[in-house]
Amino acid sequence: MYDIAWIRARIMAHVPGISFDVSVPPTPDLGDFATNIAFPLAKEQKKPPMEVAEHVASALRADPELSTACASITASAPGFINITLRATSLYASLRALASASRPGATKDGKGKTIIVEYSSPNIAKPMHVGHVRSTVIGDALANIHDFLGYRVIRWNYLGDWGTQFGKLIAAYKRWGNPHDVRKDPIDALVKLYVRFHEELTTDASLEAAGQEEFRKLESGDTENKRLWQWFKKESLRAFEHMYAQLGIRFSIMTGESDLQKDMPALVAFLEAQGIAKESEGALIVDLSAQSLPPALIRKSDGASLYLTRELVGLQKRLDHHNPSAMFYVVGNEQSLHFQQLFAVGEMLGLRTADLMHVKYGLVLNAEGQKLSTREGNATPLAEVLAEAVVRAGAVIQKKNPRLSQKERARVARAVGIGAIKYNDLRELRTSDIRFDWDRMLDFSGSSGPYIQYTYARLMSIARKAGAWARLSRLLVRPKCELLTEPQEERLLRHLLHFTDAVRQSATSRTTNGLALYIAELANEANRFYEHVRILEDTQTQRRNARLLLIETVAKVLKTGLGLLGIQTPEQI
RNA sequence: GCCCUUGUAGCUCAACGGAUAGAGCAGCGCCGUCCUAAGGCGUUGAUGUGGGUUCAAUUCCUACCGAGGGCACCA
Repeated sequence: MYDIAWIRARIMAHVPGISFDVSVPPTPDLGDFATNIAFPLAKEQKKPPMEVAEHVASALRADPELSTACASITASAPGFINITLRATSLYASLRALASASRPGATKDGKGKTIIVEYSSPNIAKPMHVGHVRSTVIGDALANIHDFLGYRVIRWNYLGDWGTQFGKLIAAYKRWGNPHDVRKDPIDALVKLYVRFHEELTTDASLEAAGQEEFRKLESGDTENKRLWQWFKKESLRAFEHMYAQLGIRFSIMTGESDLQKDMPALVAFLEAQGIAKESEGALIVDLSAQSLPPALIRKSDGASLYLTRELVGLQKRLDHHNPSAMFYVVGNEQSLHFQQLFAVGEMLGLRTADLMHVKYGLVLNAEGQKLSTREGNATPLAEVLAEAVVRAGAVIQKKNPRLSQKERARVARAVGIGAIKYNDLRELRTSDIRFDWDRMLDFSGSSGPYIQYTYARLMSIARKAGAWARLSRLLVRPKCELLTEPQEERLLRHLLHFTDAVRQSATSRTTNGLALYIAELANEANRFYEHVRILEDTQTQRRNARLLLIETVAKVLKTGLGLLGIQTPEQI
């Protein structure tokens, strides 16, 4: 099978010393793809660029294997070489994808473990639309690496410790009652949390009260520990429900609280090594050499901090799992925290893995401001999911009334959730995004449902072709060489780039490239669908080849959406 | 003030330093005896500003202007 990666490797092996890159995706007028040559060499050789391009093109033509794969290799412009794949290689790659059980999967990451930390919600707060990003992006990145042969640990690191729980306990002791919490735990806890911050504006002593409750919790106070356990249990139940709806599972779910017992040792070590020192009553690590603000390790009242727990967590993960890389899929707002974490980690010799803050932009409200549970302007995630499913259900009812009620509910869930996931994954993760109902639940154009719909249409053809068509294919072999319509060629060319798109996503740890690739594939599939009739094609060899093509495209769409964590119903 | 992110079409977003800057939505004009019109075809329309590096800059550097976030006991 010829693919872009193969061609690239081949060219690189063939013209050593020339730096270049295979860059331009297929454009029908220019051949299948082009390479471009960087110019430093041209300068050294004092040759005009066009001449270098021609020189390289002729060197490539001299390679017999490349000549077999390519119909033409020509210098087309200063710095550019156009390469046109031979049609036979397109057909070869179609056959390879058609017969693969996991089309496009690789073993790139064989023997390597990576940890992806994502979602990581805070106990006692409901998940809101902002949490979609970490959860959905992290899940997709985990899927992608798994597909590329890595051993992937999906880690949900719950925010279940810290001063905020002291505040919550303080609030509960003042205004809470067991009845309300039992009735609607998350709602009751959030109300307490919000009230605490409201009252804080008039009663500054609450701050100290909250800190004191946390200090007590951390030093083992029975009453506080009981309350904390209760709040946590209730919150977890709500989270589980959310993850079930999103179809997301984790390998490991731990909380900050699990790291308590290992903290004193780390703190002692930091002090003994002279890495940490006292300052204003607190224990800090001075990072002025790295041009960073000091990192706080221990509060002046002796209680621990986020960073302390993260350091312990980091150390333990490296010890137990020996990953080659660790991705923290956490919002951009925590950039400083991770800079500090990595800097102190460096001092402790904890950089044995590639540690990466895979940051993403915030979800802002319609006015462009940060969402805040505390201020009550964050739309709860549950509400968004519910609305998405309702809207999807309405469209499906209109579109395909024959679907049974049960089936419709199932499809509506897949489509509604798919719309929300895709909407997020299509965007470059570093940009802030504005929360917009209509945009999030847009089912047309470049959207999750559009791709799901395309899949369903293709599968519908395959179904209608029926069992006898599969039998017929055994008797009359599909003849891929008959796929010569422009729409067929474009679809074939696009199909070829799937693995490349997945690899690109992994390398950049972004999802938008893959999301775009799948949308484009769906696009080409729809063009094909509109222009080429399949079922009434009387030429059996070609008809069977076309069936093979759409089944393969459908398979790649399903695989690709699967990597993004999106389901593909067979009928919509 | 410093740090992170960001500025591309009316709107929401793309574009390993490469060719004529791509999509979707909205607008305008088409396509229904036909495999699911959530579709297809056509069309209008854009790189915040000034320098610099480069054969080549939306991309890199720099200054300015604008937006969001963060910056010692929250996570």
